[in-house]
Amino acid sequence: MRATTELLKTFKLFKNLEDSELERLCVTSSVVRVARRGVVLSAGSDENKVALLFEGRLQGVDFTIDGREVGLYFVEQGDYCGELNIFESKSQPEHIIALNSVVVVLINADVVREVASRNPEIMLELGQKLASRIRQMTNQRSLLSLTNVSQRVCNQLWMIAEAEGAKPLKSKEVTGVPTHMEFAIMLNLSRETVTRVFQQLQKKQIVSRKGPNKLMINDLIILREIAKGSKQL
Amino acid sequence: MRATTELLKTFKLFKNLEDSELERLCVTSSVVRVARRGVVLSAGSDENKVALLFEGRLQGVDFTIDGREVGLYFVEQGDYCGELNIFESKSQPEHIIALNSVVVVLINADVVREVASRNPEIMLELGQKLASRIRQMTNQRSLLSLTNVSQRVCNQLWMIAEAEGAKPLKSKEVTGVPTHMEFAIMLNLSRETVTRVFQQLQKKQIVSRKGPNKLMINDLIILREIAKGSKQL
DNA sequence: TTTCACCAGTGACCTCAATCACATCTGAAT
DNA sequence: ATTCAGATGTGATTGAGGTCACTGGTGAAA
Repeated sequence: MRATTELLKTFKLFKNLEDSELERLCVTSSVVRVARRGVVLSAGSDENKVALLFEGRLQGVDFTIDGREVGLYFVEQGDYCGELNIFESKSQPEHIIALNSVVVVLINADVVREVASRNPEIMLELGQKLASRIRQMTNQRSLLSLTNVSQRVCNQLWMIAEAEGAKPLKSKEVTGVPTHMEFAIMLNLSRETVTRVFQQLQKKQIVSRKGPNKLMINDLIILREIAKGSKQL
Repeated sequence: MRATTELLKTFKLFKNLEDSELERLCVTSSVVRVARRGVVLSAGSDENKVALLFEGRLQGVDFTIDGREVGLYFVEQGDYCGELNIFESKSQPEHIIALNSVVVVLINADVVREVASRNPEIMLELGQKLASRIRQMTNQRSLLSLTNVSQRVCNQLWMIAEAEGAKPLKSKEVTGVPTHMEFAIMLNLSRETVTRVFQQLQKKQIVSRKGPNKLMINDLIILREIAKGSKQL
C-alpha cells in the first residue's frame, strides 16, 4: 500500500515539505507491516530504501565473520533508518529488524536524495541525522569498554527509558523492552549474564517485570547511580 | 599560520572549489603542527573546528565514565575529522589525538557549513564522509564481538595496512604503526594481550618489527586468513 | 652522558563472564 | 486442552584475558 501525503507529514523530517514533493515521495513508497523478528531492511541489499518507522521499535544489527549477532542501535517511533543509502549507492551495511510488530513506510532512497537536493532544509536535516547516529554509536562504543557489567546493562536500560521520554521522575513504566538477548548483543554480553543482572535489579526492587515486553522501573535515581558507577549493584 | 588556497586544494574535499570560496576558508584557517600525543581537537570544546590532516595520523578517542580510554577510529593523511561540527552546533564529542608529529589545517566549522551550503557538491561530499564514518564504526563495532582475540588484532592490523594502500602483495612495510596501547583501546583489550598476540605473530614470522613505529608484514595472506578466522594463530 | 619517559616484553595469579545443560514459564496457534 | 516456540531463570564448570609487578630497551631532552 502506498503512503499518503498525510502519513508522511507525521514525520518530522517531512513536516515542512510542499505537497508536490510529498506526492513524489508517495509514488515510490509502500506502507508495510512487519511482524516481530521480521527483516525490514536486509544487509547487502541494493534496493536502497529508507525506512520511516510509524509504529514499534527497530534494531540495527550486524554479524561478525563468525556469525555472531551484533546489536548496533535502536530506532524509535517517528524516527527513520537506512539514511546511508541516500548518500552512498553502496549496499545497505546492516540488517534492520523489527523488535515487535511494526508499521514502516519504505521509500526509494534515490527519490529521497532527489527531493533533498531541491530542499536544503531536508538535506541539512539528513546531515544532522547522520551526525546524531555517529554520536549515538560513539556513545554505545564507550559503553562496551565499561568493565562493570551491571553498569553496562543499567546504562542501556536508562537510554531506552530516556528514549521513551523519561521525565525526572522516580519511576517509569517502559513498554516494548528488548529481550535479554537483544540487550546482550548490544552490550557484548551473553544472554545469561543479562538475565543475572536483571535478577539482581529485581531482587533489589529497582525494576519489576510487568508481563512480557513491559518493565516497571521503580527507582530511576538508583538506576542512574548504578549506570554512572557511583553506586554498586 | 594561515593556509593558502594551494594547500586547501590538495584536499580532495576542496579540489573543485572556486578560488573565491577557498579564500573565505583560508581567512579563518590555521596551519598547526602538533606533536605526538598532542590534542588536535578537544572533546567538549565549543570551538567547532574541522581538522584537515596534511601529514601524519590521528586517532579519535573517547573516555568511559570510569576514565578508561576508548579508541574510536583512525584518520589518515588527506582525510579530515570534526565533520560533526558542520552539521550540529553541539560540542565536539570525542578527542582527536595525534599519533605522531602531524600537520593539520584547522578551519572554523561554521565557515565550512556556509561554503557547503552554497556548493552542493561539497555538501554531498560531507554527507558521504559521515556515511563512510558510520560504515567504519559499524565495522569496528563488529570486530569487538569477535571472541578470538588474535582475530581482532589481525583484522585491525590488516585495516591499517589497507589504509596505507596494501596491494595484493605478499609482504608490506607499514610505517607509523600504532603502539600496542593504541591497538588495545581500539579493540577493547589490555595492552599486555596485544603484546602477546604480536609476540606470536613474530614467532611465526608473519610480522617483524623494524624499529619503532615500523612493522614489516611478511605474509599478508596468512594475516588475512587469521583475520577471517579460516586459520588459527 | 645521564636522565627520564615511554614502549615492549613476560610470568604469576585470579577474577568473572562465557558456556553448557538444564528447568520453567508464557502466549499463541492448532 | 495440547503443543510448541521463544523467553527467562539457574547451577556448575572453566579458561581466557585482566591485572599486577616487574625487566629491559630506546630515543629525546637536559
